[in-house]
Amino acid sequence: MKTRSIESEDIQQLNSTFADLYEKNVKDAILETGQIMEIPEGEILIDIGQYIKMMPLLLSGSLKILREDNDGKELLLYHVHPGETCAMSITCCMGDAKSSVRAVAEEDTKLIALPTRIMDEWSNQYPSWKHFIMRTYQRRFEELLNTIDSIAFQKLDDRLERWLKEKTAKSPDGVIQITHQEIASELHSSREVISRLLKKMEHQGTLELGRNKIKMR
DNA sequence: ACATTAATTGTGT
DNA sequence: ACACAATTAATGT
Repeated sequence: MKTRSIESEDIQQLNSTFADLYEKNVKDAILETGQIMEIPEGEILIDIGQYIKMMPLLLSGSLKILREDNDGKELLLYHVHPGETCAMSITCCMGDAKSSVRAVAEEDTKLIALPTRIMDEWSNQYPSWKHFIMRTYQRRFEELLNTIDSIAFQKLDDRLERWLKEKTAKSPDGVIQITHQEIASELHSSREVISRLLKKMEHQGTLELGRNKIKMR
């Protein structure tokens, strides 16, 4: 992981990605206190039990936020995308508690790291910062509700189908590069179940399976 | 090219 | 859910 100070090209990116932080003061404050971090894919940004030192403003790439199960299994909580910050980091720095989650870079990721202590001060000083924090919470909460009722009320094969459709839409050639285990984690299911559902779909001819890849038709 | 090993996927209980 | 078999990809020699 590399750390450096903020340069002019970053400021461009900050403006376009975080358009809601419109106050000049906020931007100045960010430029003054922030550090650019560049994290290669797969690197752990924060692990469980560590103290949170900073809150991230994502410029590019994405993060996975994971919780660890009683017996060491990983459970995906949510993703953090450009223009967002991590809701857990907000919670943690209010009580300066240890992190109960792990944050991993899903792809090569660039972000601005802000020291946690600024949270309070800025919320009082800058309305647009306060709104930004509020919206972060609100969105996370909505997503949480969606997750809950998809788990409670939707059948797994429907969820898998929808998930596949979304992924296919994002990849140009209609081929998804992923393992069954990873899909299972995303959908909060088990690897075997996903394997079997995929197999069924392959027999129906809706897709073609290969190692680490799924081709849709 | 071949053997070894690790990772991923398949299947029965 | 677990245990194990089968298959495939990666790596070393």
